[in-house]
Amino acid sequence: MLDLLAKHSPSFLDHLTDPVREQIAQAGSVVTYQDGQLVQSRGDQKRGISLIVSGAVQVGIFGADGTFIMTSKLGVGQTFGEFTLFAGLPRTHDITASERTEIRHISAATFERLSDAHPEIIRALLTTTLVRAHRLLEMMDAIRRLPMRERTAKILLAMLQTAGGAQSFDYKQSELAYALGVSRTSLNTALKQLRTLGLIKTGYGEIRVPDRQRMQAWVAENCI
Amino acid sequence: MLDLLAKHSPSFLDHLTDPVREQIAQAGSVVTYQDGQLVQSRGDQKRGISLIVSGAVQVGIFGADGTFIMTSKLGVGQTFGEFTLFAGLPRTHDITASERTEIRHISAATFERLSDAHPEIIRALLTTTLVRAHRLLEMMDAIRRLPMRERTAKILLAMLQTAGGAQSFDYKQSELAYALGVSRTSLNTALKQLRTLGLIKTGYGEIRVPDRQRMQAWVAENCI
DNA sequence: GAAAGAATGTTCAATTTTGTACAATCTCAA
DNA sequence: TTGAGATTGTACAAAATTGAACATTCTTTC
Repeated sequence: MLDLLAKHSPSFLDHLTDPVREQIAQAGSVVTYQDGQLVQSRGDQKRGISLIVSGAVQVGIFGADGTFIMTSKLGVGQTFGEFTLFAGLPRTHDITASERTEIRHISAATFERLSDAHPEIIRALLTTTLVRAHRLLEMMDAIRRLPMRERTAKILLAMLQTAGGAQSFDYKQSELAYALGVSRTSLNTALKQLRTLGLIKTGYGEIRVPDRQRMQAWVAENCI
Repeated sequence: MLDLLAKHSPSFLDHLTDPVREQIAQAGSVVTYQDGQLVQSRGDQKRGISLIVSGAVQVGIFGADGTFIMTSKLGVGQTFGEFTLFAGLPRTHDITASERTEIRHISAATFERLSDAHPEIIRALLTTTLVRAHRLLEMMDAIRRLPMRERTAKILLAMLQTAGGAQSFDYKQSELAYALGVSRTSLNTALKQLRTLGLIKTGYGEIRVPDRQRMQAWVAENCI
C-alpha cells in the first residue's frame, strides 16, 4: 500500500553528518536507469541496500494483467532494500524508474562494514523507518475509521505537511485513489465535496490546497 | 489499523545479546498496571521508550463515543514510544493493559546514554521496526487489492507464520474484523467461506488452521 | 448445573462503493 | 494550431459492505 507521502519525507541522507555522507557516496556503484526501466523485481533475493542519487522511482506490484499498482514514490536521498539486510526478507515490490534515475547499489557486505564503523547510519535508517511506520499506521487508521470525504482531507493534509511549504501536489487522481485504497470514482466524488466546501481546487494532474490553516481546522474538527 | 500479528513477532529483546539485555533490565523503572488500566494517552508529550516486562497491552484509539478501536496488541519484550525519541512525534495512541502487566519506562536521556554505548540497541530497534513496516505494507496491499475471502486467508496465514508452530489463534471475530478493516458481519461471511473450503475451523474465540500447507497453497494460488 | 454473560451464526434492508461508460477538458507534440 | 492522447467530471446500474436484529452456542460463575 502506499504512501505517496514518502517522496517528500526527510530522507535517509538528510539524517547523516557530512563525513559519513561522503563515505557512502564512495561505496557501492551507481547504475543509471532510463525512464520506465525496471530496477528490481518482486521476489529478488539479492541482499543489499539501494540509494537514490538522482531522479525518482515508483514502488509497486505488477498485477497478473500487467497493470502496475503503485505503492509508493521515492525521491533523492531515499533508500529501499533495507528489508533484505535486517529482516532477511526477499524484495517484496517491483520498482521502476519514473524518469532518468541514478541509483547507488551497496552490497550487504559493504553496507555492514560501513554501518559498523558509523553507527549513525543505523540510527538514520531507524528514524526514516519509524516515520514511515508511523505514517502507515495513521493511514490505516484513516482508511478504516473515516468516511471517504474526511479520509481524503486528512491524507491530503498529511501530504501537505510532509511536502514542506508547497501548496499543491502533482498527482493524478487515479494514483491518489489507489493510495487511499478506493476507486477513482469514489475519490472524485470526495474531491468534489471538498471542492464544494472550498477546501481544495482540482486541476489537470494537480490538487491545490489554497488555505492550509482552513484545511487543518476542518480536519481537526471533522476527523476525530 | 492494526497489526494483530505484532504480538507474536520476534521482539526487540530477542535481538539483543545477553549483556546488553541485562543493562536494559537495570535501566529506568518498572510500573505495574492492572487489567484495563491506562498506560498512556494519545497526545502525551513525554519522551521515552517503554518495554513490556510481563503481560500484554492493547494499542488503539478511544473514539468520541468511548469505544476503543484496537490497533495492535503487544507482548513481552516488545516496545512502544520509539516515535517520541527518534521522530519527535507525540504519543499517537491510547494504550491500556490487557491483563496484569509490568512495563519498564526508560527516559529519553537514559535510553540515549545506553544506545550510544551499545549500538546494537539501535540495530535491534531497526530490525523490529522494519519487520513491522513491512507487515503493514503487505496488509495495506491485501486490504486494497484482495476481496474479503482472499484477504482473510492471507492475513490468517501471515498470523500463522509469525505465531511459530501454533495452529490456532485466540482472537475474537470482532477483533479480527477490525484488524482487517471490515465489519464483523463481513468477516463472519468470509470465515464461513473458508470453512466451507475446509481451510479453517472456527470456535468460540478461536480460529484454527488444521493444515497449514494446504492454506499456504490456497493463498499462493488465489492471492496474486 | 442453572443462570448470566459473551461470542458466534445468520438474515435482510439500507447504504456505500465499484465498474463502466462517455463527454468534457487539458497537454503535448507534430 | 490541430489532432492524438491523457485526465477529469459525471451518471447509473451492479455489487459489496454495513448495521441492526435475533437465535444459537459456548463459557463462566455462583
